[in-house]
Parts: sequence; structure tokens; C-alpha cells
Amino acid sequence: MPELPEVETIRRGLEPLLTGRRVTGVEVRERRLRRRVAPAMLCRLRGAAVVGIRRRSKYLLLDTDAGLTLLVHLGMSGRLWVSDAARPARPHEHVVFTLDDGRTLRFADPRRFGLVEVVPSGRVAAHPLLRAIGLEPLGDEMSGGRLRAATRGRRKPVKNFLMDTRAVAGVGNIYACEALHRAGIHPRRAVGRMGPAAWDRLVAAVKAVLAEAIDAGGTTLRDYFNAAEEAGEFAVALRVYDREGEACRRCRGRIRRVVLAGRSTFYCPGCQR
DNA sequence: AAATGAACCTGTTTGC
DNA sequence: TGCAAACAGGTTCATT
Repeated sequence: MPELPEVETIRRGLEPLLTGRRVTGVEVRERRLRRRVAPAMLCRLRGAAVVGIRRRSKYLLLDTDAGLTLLVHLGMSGRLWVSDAARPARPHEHVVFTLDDGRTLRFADPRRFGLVEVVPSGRVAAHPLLRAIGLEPLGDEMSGGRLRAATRGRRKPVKNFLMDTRAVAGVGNIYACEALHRAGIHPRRAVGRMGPAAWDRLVAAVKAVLAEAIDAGGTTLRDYFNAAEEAGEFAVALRVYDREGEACRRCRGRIRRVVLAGRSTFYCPGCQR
């Protein structure tokens, strides 16, 4: 489901709802997520107050004054939102935190590819799931020059490179396709064969599409909803993703779908070389 | 070393 | 209509 813009939208929505709130209860209904949930560890959050919420790649990090951080990943179908305690449970609502204001923070995930875990705050950066994550595309650390230097001599298709979280954080299938279309680069282009100008265009396109998607509150195709259970509006702005056979908005050619590394890949043969 | 495919899951859509 | 296959926003492991 969610890529960087969706996770960031949830983060921004949760921040005012959770900051300063104390956890009064923890309920684990399903332990079988991507990693087995340890209820005893989650229960250590009881009594802790949320002091801030960070995002790293597609992970949400909820820091508390107990020196513990709640790590949440939404996988493909996960949701994380705040609602009144009296609201009936959704299907697949696996973890529920009760708050001191009568509301609840709930995690639901039909496919169970997501995860919920408590980590000592000091060890978040060194956590096995976060340690090897690559450059954050928002902010200044990611540049065309840096990506080009990292890929010299490699033949990996550029789309697969963008989606490799060890290289670039937070870019998934939708935004990889969208950024490549904006940059006019074919998804199969070998990273080692891209010149400085192409890398600069690509980095600019990644940053732009992510920023615009965040402004629109993310892309809702089916499952994604923000912290207040509202849909995102970016689906109408997609230029290639899920538009096979439709007209390219730029050249009027037909959008094509191919499979790369097992994932549907949408591009315009006229605009992308 | 690097790239692909399979696996982990359930729900929805598509095609015969 | 009904059933089966294909497919879905992610990540990780095994296999070429």
C-alpha cells in the first residue's frame, strides 16, 4: 500500500493527535505479522507519553518519554489511525493502543506484511531493519552525482535501483514509475549507462513527485487512508501508474505495462528512452 | 556480484 | 453464474 508520501501523510496526521498523549492500554489480537509481535515488549509502553513521530523510509517511529520507540511498518495493506475507543473494530485490527484522551491508536493489516515493534530509542538507528536503508530522497543528501557515483559499472535497471531501499529510501512501485516518466527515462535503462544530466533529471523528478504526492495527501487506490481515515487525492495526478493502454498525457501515446523484477511497470514508450 | 523468482498473506478483480 | 487465476502500494531469502 503505502510508499513514502503515504507514510509521511500518516506521520503528519498522527503528530497533533498523539504528541503529549499517554498510552493507557495495549492490546495485541494477532501476533503473526511480518515479524512475530512480542506483547510483553509492546506493553512496556503503558504509562509512556508520545514525544514525537519520525519517519525513516516507510517506517514510522513513535518516540516516547519512556526511552522506548514504537516502530511501525504498514507493508502492503496496513493502516494506522486514531479513532474513538467506542468505535467498533475493523477486520484485521491486530494491535490497539488506548490513549489517555479516550481515543485509540489502531493498527490493521489484512495481509500481515507489516510490523509493530518496540525498540529502545537509543538503538533505533542501529536496528537491523533500519541500519541498511539508503538515502532519504527529501532533503539534501540525495543528489544525481551521488547516485551516479554509486552505480558506475552496474547494469541494474534504473527502476529496480530506485525501488531498492538499500539505495533510496521510501520509493515504491507507484512513485518509481511516475518519477521515471517525468524524467523521460526508460525503466529498463541500466544505471551504469546514465549520464550526469539524466541522473539530475531523475533526482529532481523523484523529489518533485514525492513532494506533490505529500501535498495531495498520498495516493489512494484501494487500501490507503491517513491517520484520520481519509483518502489521498494523488491518484488523479498519476501519469503512468495503473494506466496501461491509456493515452500519455504528454505525447498521447499508449502507456505500456511490462513486468520488471516481478512488479508491474508502467511507462510511455514515446516519452521514455 | 548481481539479478530474478519465490515466499510471506488476504482480498478483489479478471477471465474463461 | 461460478470458479479459478491473476493481481495488489513491500520486504527478504534462495537460486541462477
